[in-house]
Amino acid sequence: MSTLNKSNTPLYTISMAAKLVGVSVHTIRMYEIEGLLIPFKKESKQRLYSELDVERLRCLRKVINEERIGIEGIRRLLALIPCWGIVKCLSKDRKKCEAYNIATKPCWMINHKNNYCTGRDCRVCEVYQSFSNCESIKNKLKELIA
Amino acid sequence: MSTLNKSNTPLYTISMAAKLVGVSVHTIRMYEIEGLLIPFKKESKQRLYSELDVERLRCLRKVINEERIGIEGIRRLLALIPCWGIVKCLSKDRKKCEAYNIATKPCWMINHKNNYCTGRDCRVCEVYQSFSNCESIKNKLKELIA
DNA sequence: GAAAGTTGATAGTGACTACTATGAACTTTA
DNA sequence: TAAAGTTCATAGTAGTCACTATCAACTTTC
Repeated sequence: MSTLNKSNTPLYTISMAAKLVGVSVHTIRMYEIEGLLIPFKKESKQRLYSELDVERLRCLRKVINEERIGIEGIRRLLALIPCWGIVKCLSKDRKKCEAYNIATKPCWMINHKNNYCTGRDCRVCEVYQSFSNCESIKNKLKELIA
Repeated sequence: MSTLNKSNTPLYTISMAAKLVGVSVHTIRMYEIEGLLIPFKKESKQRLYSELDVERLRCLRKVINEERIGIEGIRRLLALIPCWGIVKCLSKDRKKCEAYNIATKPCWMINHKNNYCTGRDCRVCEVYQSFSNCESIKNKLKELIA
């Protein structure tokens, strides 16, 4: 269950990841389109998944199927991760930042123009990593709010 | 749309509120059981609803039916409201506080024993009021996280 | 004291969600 | 270069979600 000893090195093809998690390939791609997951991509556009990604997929599956939160609900939860408090972007940039101003999509679903996040890889960003396991969003808030 | 000029005085019976919002009486009671709403209650146990409650009901209906977030998803979103940062309870009390430690229910669904919230009326608490209109949870986080 | 309204429970339903299956075109790898 | 694997799109489906309808018992209010 611990994510500490899980590697983030891209290892598995999508079909392998699907087998490990017990879902169809299409389902994994759907999660990606819905903004719940960012796979590593080779130059050939082939997706690769790490141990951490597999853990994340298991978490998503659990939350969607057992805990009965819909995909839209999960997206809204992810959208509440306070990215501005994590990456410490400039407060003057925030006013123009779409991710800061909407609450419907997580920041990594948004194209960042002319701000701190431009050109950064969301896959390895701490904001995205805040949801590597299942209980983590509120914990992040606890860190940030005294 | 503004909640500033909406009164929080209990005015409407449940059937009146249902008519105003356009749902059945049963639906309003369901939202209450699900923890999405706290109505005023007379000594006779009769529920009464304010303008603010009606606004909140409209918001719930919109979020559930148009934006397609399920009730469970909404509950999880409400559970992320950082109550500890709003009511400023003692940090030594937080460790034992169920509301602080779980992320599945909003704090007002939890029975508060031996802490800052014991005996306080959640209906008028600022934590509960953080979701009087539709865009407010993230705004609350923005206030609290620099 | 009767009408109107509320509570609480059960049964039933239309719509939608998350998912699988399938297939064609393309790319990588042995 | 052939086999294996991947991408992308469409069609179809089991299960469920949010809701309404209905009914009996109780309470409030005029």
